[in-house]
Amino acid sequence: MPTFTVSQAAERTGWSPRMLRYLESTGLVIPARSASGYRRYGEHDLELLRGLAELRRRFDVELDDVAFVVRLRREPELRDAVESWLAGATVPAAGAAEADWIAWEQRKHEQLLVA
Amino acid sequence: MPTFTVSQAAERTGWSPRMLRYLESTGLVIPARSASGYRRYGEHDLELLRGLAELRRRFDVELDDVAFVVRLRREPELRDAVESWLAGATVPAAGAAEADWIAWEQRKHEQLLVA
DNA sequence: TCGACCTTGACAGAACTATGGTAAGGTTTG
DNA sequence: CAAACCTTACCATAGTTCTGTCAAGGTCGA
Repeated sequence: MPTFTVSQAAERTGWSPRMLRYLESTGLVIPARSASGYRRYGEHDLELLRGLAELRRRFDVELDDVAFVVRLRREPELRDAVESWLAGATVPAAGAAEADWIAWEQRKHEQLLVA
Repeated sequence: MPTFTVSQAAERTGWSPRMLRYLESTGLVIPARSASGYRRYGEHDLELLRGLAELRRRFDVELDDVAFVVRLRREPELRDAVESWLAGATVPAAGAAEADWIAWEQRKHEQLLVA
């Protein structure tokens, strides 16, 4: 299986060599190392790197965000805590309590018209 | 059911009023509104706020991180994309490819001793 | 009606992210 | 052996997050 140096991986993924080192430091994509310490990116790493770029492009996702999901995967205790918090944070989805909010919005609107 | 103003909610949760407004702006905890536009925090909101503070305290989680998980919940397309990326990002967990990494670390260590 | 709340909006600063550069030195390869 | 890589470790900068404070004005309760 062929492997690639940091510059070769950069060429093939659109990231800069600098960013590949940064991504490693954040724990997102960690290449293997040669015996002398050179980074060796495999095809799988290249796929990860391309996917990461794609996520940012299509969804405007921060590296930080992805890093956190990775962290959730690695820390089950944290994942449980977040999940149980989420369970309480029900998406509002047009409930009944919206009644006076609407009244307020209407008022605001009227005031805008007055101003 | 009793509700609380922003200051009362702040007292009861340890957040500052300023932060409660900020949290609303990020979409994390959105209180109801009175007819005149005042924020009305219910017991449920207080629980969310306390839970959020707890997450930060215990796990050193950023608000951003939680906001992203909420976003995942709301955007299934994004969640699928992230999840399929994650599926490729297997946790390394002491695999066989570590062999020459270890060799490199040892070398590094020897060199430190030499220096 | 008056004081103590509330609203939004703005400015501000410390800390961090994302990205680039540069420097000093080791490795690979023709 | 020399050129072209690689390594780590810094410095720098634009943008964002988090948090406070202040100002101008609306609301509420005694």
